[in-house]
Amino acid sequence: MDDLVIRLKALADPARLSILEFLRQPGANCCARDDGVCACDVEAVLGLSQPTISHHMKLLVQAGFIRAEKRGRWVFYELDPEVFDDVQRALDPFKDALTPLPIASVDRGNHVKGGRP
Amino acid sequence: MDDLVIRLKALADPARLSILEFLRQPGANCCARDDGVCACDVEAVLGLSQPTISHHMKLLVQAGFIRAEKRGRWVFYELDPEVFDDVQRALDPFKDALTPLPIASVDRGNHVKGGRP
DNA sequence: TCGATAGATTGACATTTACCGATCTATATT
DNA sequence: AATATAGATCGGTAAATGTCAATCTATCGA
Repeated sequence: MDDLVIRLKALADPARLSILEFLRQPGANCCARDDGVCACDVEAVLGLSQPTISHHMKLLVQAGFIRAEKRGRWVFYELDPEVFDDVQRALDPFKDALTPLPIASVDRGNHVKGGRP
Repeated sequence: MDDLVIRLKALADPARLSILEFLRQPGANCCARDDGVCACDVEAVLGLSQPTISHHMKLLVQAGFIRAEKRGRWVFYELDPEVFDDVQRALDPFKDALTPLPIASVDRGNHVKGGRP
């Protein structure tokens, strides 16, 4: 599957958006500290089971939104801003696209069946 | 569900991305004309059934990425650049977020069980 | 070395989603 | 009015997805 689709799918989930938001501002939560966020922190905040969190983290890592670093028994995560920028840029072309609907349309009869109104 | 999630879900599908791309540059395809793109055009390009196209168009309209205008028997579509910008802006906060992983970490014992490595 | 713990993996289940055929609705043409 | 067509809706199916309990793996501490 296309990289962009993988990334958009990774973003298109409430739990994963919450995870990213938490990784962005871990200080706003009780269990977070300034030396990184481990999976157990995410688990405590999200209120989902450990396997579910592990699953979500895996998708986010695969999509490239976060990096994982194992330290002893723990895995610490951090955002990777780069890929967010990639997704943003992928949407750029749609912003200046002008496919205006004209006031009146003319039938040029390109269709095999039926005519234009 | 959250608006952002609805929009990201709408984007996170190959068929719908193709539809948006086609709406952006309909001139690149044989059946498109400069006075708009109708659902039958999309159907011909995507190679999916009419109900499936109708389904995708509905999701894209609901998400706000495209506008639909009925003209006679046809429904014409055009991109709505606004919402793409909204999605882009939603990702902005993640780009300047710095959650650095320090070289060395210190155990401050916030966890009930276990110590930090 | 042994017990405890963080996280990954597996298997199962429920929900969602993409897709199609059949049908319905609205509109245009004759 | 009758026929044809564009698109929406309905019903069903197969695949993908989110979730959890149970288990496995690796690492730490005693």
